[in-house]
Amino acid sequence: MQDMSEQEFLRSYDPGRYPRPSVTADIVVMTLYKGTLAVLMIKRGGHPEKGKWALPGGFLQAGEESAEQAAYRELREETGIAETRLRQLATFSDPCRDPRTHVISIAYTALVPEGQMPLFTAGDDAADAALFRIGLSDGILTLHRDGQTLAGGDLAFDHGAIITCAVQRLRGRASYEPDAFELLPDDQSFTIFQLKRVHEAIFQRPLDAGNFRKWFTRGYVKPGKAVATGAHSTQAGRPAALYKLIQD
Amino acid sequence: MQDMSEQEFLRSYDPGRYPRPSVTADIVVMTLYKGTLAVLMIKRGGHPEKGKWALPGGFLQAGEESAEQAAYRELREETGIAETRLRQLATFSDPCRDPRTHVISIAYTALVPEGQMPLFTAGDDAADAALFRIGLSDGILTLHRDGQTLAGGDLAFDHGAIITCAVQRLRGRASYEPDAFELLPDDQSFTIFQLKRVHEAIFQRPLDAGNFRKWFTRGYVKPGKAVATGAHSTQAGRPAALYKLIQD
DNA sequence: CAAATAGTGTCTTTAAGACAGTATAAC
DNA sequence: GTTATACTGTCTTAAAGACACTATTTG
Repeated sequence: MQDMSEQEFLRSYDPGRYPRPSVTADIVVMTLYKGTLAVLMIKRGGHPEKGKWALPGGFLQAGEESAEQAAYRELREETGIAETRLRQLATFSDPCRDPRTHVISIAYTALVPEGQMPLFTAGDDAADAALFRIGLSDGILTLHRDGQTLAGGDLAFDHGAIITCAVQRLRGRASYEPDAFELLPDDQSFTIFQLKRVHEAIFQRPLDAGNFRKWFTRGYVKPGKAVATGAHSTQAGRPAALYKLIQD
Repeated sequence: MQDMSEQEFLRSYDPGRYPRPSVTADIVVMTLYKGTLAVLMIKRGGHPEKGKWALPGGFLQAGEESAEQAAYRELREETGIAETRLRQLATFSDPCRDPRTHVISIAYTALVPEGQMPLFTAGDDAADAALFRIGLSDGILTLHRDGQTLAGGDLAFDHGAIITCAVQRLRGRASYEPDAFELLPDDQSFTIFQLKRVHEAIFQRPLDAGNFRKWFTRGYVKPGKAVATGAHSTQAGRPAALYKLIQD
């Protein structure tokens, strides 16, 4: 054994010697829906947790892809979303979180621009897909759609905890990273107040218009991360200057 | 198939239908060594990557334990460290990161108080264990011990990237979370300048004594997160007030 | 005494929040 | 006109950094 070369070792290596867990990539897809932060959930059509709402995601193809690649693939297959940026959130590995066997979930977040969420049903594992508005205060997560409110038992696996984690991360990042711009309908043409509404949805509290303008000007316009296009919006009220985000 | 109950489904579920990756928990154990931030590495005694330096860690026992439990277990088995707090860092899942098979690493960080790192060799997989001082600027990681400097090829797997990630996270957190206190020799009896030296090691730059004192007083003493014990240190120079951290 | 560490205070800049007030559009 | 949104400015407070200065110990 000790005298083997690395090549000999690898030829004789048996990856099945130890029991291995299954690994999934799950994605918390968030968008703005009617002015509030919402998450995409898929109603499970098969066992386990049949009939409960779950995050999009699926099993990683071992040896073929990374968890991030699996997340992109599952997102495309289950929701049609292809043009988005995934960020790794955290990994959930409690051996009892899935009743089938030990299933580890590597969770990602995705932000979809307001109004650009494709809401068709797809995938043989998905009977239904829907956006649920997110409420999170004092660590208590609530999900609702129309009159319906999801209780703890309506959510599959530990996906409620994953969503909570994702919203907290988004709130933490939005103050100092340009994540919120990904929720704008168009980050190449937006007004300061559109951006303010996005931040209000993320933090679930009203922001002062003048102070928000200062924050945006200081942090984005002055350092050249965003510039006024010269065009103006035409809506109710005085026309607003349109800005575009500069891609790095 | 469609008419099965969940119990029937679970009885018939075969977890071996799809290939699964192996999963390890690896731990970036950091401490202060001679005034600089250092990381605990173990020289691999067996294939693969034999002779290279690797992070402590090992395979998760599927179905038996979470990744965090595996990290605690491996840390205790390989280094004897039992009393520490692990924080999940990130998951590394490139299918080629390990030459054996697809091995996913769920990485954790641990902070060990200065002078309390047990440095005996242990474990049948570990031929040697050592502390390497960390240098990280402009995203370039350097590890050195005495005269020795580790080059990229001396590190096993992608453990260099994991360490880089851990140091960046520690630097990001140290300004607003009490992580640095875990590196003090004793968080129940320390001087402000001991804490300053810890922060200087983390950020690898000198800090202003007066300003640091203000930062500590504002952020910890005033809100009651740390209190003066009344005792004073006796060393070279004027005796310094000793503080203790209030455990939440 | 020098050297070393401990501790205070001052000045400036920057950021954020509360809030008043003016500007320009649709109706 | 009202309503709605756009935009500017003022005041206060807090935090951070540069830096000068004083205090108390050892040797």
